[in-house]
Amino acid sequence: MSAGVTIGEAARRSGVKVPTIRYYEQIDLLPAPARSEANRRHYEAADLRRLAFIRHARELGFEIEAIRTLLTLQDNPNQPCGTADAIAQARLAEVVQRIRSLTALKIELELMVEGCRQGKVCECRVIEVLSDHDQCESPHH
Amino acid sequence: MSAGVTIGEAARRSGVKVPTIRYYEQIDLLPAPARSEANRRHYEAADLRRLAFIRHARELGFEIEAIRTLLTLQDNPNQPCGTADAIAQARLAEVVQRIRSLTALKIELELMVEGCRQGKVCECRVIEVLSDHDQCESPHH
DNA sequence: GCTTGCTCCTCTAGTCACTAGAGGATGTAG
DNA sequence: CTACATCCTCTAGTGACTAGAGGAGCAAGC
Repeated sequence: MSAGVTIGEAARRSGVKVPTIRYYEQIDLLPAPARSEANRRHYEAADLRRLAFIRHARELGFEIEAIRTLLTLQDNPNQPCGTADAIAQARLAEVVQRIRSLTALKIELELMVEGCRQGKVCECRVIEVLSDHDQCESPHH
Repeated sequence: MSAGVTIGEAARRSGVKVPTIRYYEQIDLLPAPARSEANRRHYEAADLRRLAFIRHARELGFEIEAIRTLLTLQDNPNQPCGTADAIAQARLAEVVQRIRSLTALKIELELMVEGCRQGKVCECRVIEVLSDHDQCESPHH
């Protein structure tokens, strides 16, 4: 019989910080674990798996509410997985869009930085471009 | 002598929403404008330029504090522009990094979505990959 | 036993950049 | 004169944590 690990150990193993673990418990994303006599949380393997799942999903940029849904799906594996797929696809669309706009933005910033001759502010391209959107390559950001 | 425009008109011209304009005033990013007899704000051309500058910088992802610095520089154009350049370069580096990690993420999501055969949750790649980071292409997100 | 220092507990408040809503005054068009 | 839009101030909420206060427990070394 394993006694489970402390919150600090769970944090080390999952890569989720201690206060964040407590926060996840508070918002009912993670079930409240058993407590020791001295009122300390201790986590079992199932909790650690759930925590790893959450962390991985957060790294992939899923919002907490999306993760809540995904966890519910995981807990009820007998249903069709259309919902999980839809969530992942929506996230993929967001990411693609975000990459597009960041790439446009990168071009603007590169032009700015290149144009700056390290002179005085009054002739600085950075300030100038920021003042006047018409100087941008792509007008759509 | 122009009487200036209302906050609604300023919002329309700058693309910054009315409550956001008031918020910028509150945090001293935008100077408090003159008021009409009925206590309404009215904005002059200089205010509108400043607002456009702020909006453009926000679109490019600069933080409020960075914009505050950039505005101070703009107000004192006789200084060397190294600071403005440094801010833009830092932002550029962030953007490059963000694009890199989003691209890695896009690959994971595509694999997930492709792998999902629209069956039941118990055989869904989306859930499975989220549960087990080792199944990812790049372990570094 | 005693001290030192780490980890744990709860609770509240702060972060960023807004956004929403209440409750009321003023302006404008028909 | 009556809608209705716009304006005002103020407070509180958002998401996903993060920081800090104030206190208790535990393990190791002396």
